[in-house]
Parts: sequence; structure tokens; C-alpha cells
Amino acid sequence: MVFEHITDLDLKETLDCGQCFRWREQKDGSFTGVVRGKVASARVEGDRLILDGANEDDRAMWRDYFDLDLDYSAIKRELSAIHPVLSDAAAYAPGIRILRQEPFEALISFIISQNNNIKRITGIVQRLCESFGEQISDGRYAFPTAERLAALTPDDLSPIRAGFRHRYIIDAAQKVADGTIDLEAIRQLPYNEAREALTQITGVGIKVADCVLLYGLHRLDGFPMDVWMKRAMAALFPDTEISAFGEYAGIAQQYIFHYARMHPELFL
DNA sequence: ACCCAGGAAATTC
DNA sequence: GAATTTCATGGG
Repeated sequence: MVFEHITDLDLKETLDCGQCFRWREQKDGSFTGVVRGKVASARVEGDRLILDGANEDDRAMWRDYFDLDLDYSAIKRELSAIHPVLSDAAAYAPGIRILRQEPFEALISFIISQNNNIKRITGIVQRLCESFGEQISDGRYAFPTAERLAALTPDDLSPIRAGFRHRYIIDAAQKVADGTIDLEAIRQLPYNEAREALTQITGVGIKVADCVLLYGLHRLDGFPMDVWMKRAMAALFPDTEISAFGEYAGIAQQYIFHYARMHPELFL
């Protein structure tokens, strides 16, 4: 499958910037991942995005996932006019996009992320999929369903080695499976109400809720504040309120987060 | 041995 | 209510 006339997309920047945990770079530079139970290997050649192994019937799904209908050039112009340092951060990784991930996958992934590091999060998510996700093909697994995880006990999750987060994962899965939490309904709520609903899940506080909203429900006004972002905001934007970043604050957040992670020496 | 990691719950003050 | 401690696991 090929998408033509693609701009503002760099796969390494987008798939390896901490917003998702399911893509792996191959020796040839392509990225292989599973989205909504479908496997694909992605690469960019010039202004073409090529997805090997993707079914033509899923074209709309992949277009949606990579957010190809949003004009990131225009958004970057808008954000760059707000603050010169934000302009620099956007220029540092101009091919970042905010993926439209599956909401439940984002919810579980960012529950796992708490008090953890990205390398270890990636390993836990992989073991979760291999242990409890449906096998799609040789060595490829879908993200587990809420129903499957809801039926487990914390001990059942011991092979993924997520420690104290096991009971959080199960509580989230149970609330999604039984309808207590309706992620698609939350997508439509005003921001603070959506946050309020998500934090009813044990193990979901404001930061994880903000990640679910931004990465899983594509609420681009979300602005997750983790330890990296707190340091980056203090060092780079000491006099800037988040509200100054406007309706695309979440995209600004991703530029800043990635810039900070690539320049840890700025905060020593 | 100690500290930290894309935090949040439990406990204590 | 605000501040502190605890929670698994793994790497530096």
C-alpha cells in the first residue's frame, strides 16, 4: 500500500518518540508494527509512505492511524510563532506526528508507563501482547482485548513483570469490559470531564489520563506533564503557561518532550 | 548499597 | 488537605 504526497512524516521520529511502544526498527531501516490487529512494515521514500503487508481494504484505517489528513505544516507555523524555543524544538524533529492509537492500548500502555522507563515499558507491553494477545502470524500478536485481561488475576500477569501495576491493568480492563468506562464516549467529553472519567480507574491519575487523551483519543489540547516535561518547561519555558500553546498544545508537548529526551545534558 | 524511571495510591502529619 | 512513603522491576 502506498500513500502519495506525504509531508511532515518521519517514521523514526514518530514511532520512537515515546508515544507508542509496538513498532520495531528493522535492519533495513523500515518499521514493523501491529495496529488494530493488522501487521505492516512501514517506510518513507521521498513523499511516499509505503506499507508493506497492509491490506488495501484497510487503507482508511492506516490513513487515520498516521493522521495523514491533518496539516502539520500549518500547525508548525502556528506553534513556531508562539515561542522561538518551540520553533526550535519543532524544527529539531519536523516529522513527528501524533498517532491515532487504539484507546484501550494507550490506556494500558500508559498505566504501565508510571514510575518506569521507556525501554522497560516497551518490554512489558511486548510480553503482554505475546502472553495474552491473539496471534496474527508467526511471532506477531494483537494487543490483548479488555475482555481477555479483565478475566485475569494479578498473578496471571506475573510473566509480564510489571509489578505493582498488575492490579491497575486488571481494574482498567474490567471497567472497559463491563462498560463502566466507555472510551469512545469519553472522546466526546469536555477535557476536564474526560480526565475526571479516566481517573476513576485505579492507577490512572492526571498524567496518565492526559496521555490516554492525547495518544489514544487524539485530544490535541492534552499536555501530559511527566518528569521530563517538568524539567524541560522549567529550563526552556520558565515564563510560559501551557495555555499559551493553544489548541495544539499536545503536538507542542511532543516536540518538547522529544527535544528534551535527546538533550538530557540541558538539565544537569 | 544507592538512585532513578513518561506516577499514583496509601499513609502520615 | 498537604507532604511523605510505598509500590515491583531493572539498569546505571
